[in-house]
Amino acid sequence: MPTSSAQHQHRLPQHLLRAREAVMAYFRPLLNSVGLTEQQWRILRLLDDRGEMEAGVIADLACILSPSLTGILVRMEKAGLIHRSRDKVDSRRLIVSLSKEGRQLTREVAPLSNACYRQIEAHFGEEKLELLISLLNELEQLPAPVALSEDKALLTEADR
Amino acid sequence: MPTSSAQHQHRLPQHLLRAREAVMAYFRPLLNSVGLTEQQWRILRLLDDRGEMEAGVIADLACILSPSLTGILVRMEKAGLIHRSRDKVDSRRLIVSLSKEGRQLTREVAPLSNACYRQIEAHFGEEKLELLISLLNELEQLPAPVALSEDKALLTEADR
DNA sequence: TCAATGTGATTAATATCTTAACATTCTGAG
DNA sequence: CTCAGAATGTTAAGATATTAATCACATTGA
Repeated sequence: MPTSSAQHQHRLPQHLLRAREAVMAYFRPLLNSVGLTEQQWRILRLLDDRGEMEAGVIADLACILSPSLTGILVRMEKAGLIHRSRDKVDSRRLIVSLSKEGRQLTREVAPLSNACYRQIEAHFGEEKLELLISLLNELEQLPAPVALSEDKALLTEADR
Repeated sequence: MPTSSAQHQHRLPQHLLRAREAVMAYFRPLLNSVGLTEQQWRILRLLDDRGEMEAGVIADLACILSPSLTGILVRMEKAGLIHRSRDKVDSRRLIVSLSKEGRQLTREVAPLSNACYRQIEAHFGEEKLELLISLLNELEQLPAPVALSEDKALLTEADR
């Protein structure tokens, strides 16, 4: 019989995943109804908020790895939501900007998205939500982990 | 210029995503080193903790949609980690159980996984982590959202 | 008993994730 | 100037996510 006390703590990634599922359930119907994926919506908001930007920056801010981003941006351009162009100075860099249609769609959907958020806020409580977000913010700042092979002496007796 | 105060709050899904990324960075190297995916590891732990169970239960607990689960379980069986069989009484149900090799691997990896968790705990603080997890737990309990079409009057002036 | 309905899993099609390998383009030391 | 190494995207290949449709079996009710 496993040591259930130790097991309990082990669910941080799971909890983050499940919490995100619960939240996304509020947004998904809206995004589906306008034919956007989660990732596309994240990118649209970024571009509307901050203006045109490089692909690499989008990848960082939207938490999308570049191999995924490549395809996503191609499809978004094909759908008429964005424009893609190369930086004149450094042609490695890909500049992404919102198209007129993309901007219009974003501004149509944003208030509906906000309304979804308000529902969550109403259920969960405004203060608690702020507390949660600030904790998440801190968690995001975790230092990069030490390489596994470099330190195998991390095992505690309690872990065994 | 967008109303940045409203925008800020809108990042709950983003924060959950980024926080999860930060955390998974600690576990990924370990899982890669033993050739397991995140999903496979979640399933192994479930089975080791609770014993054999139906596919549907796994889907719920591990946050994996059944179409994905079908393939994952096939691959895990092919890898010799689990056994799949049909319920004698109700042959619609798929019973999944840990194989000897699967159990052994799970118990080899678990302490290493625990060690990763301790690192996170050490950086973030034990109390804060517990607080965070309890908040996440609550968030997971959010009621299912009201259907979009049924109530379009959710829009607040502030959202526009 | 049988048709209607419901449930659990799978298939299909498309999108995204993940790791590794490449291709280009820049940059800087020599 | 130039060539090795770094930075930025892209391809490739396999695994998972997502939605819709379907299959097989169960259950219910007339």
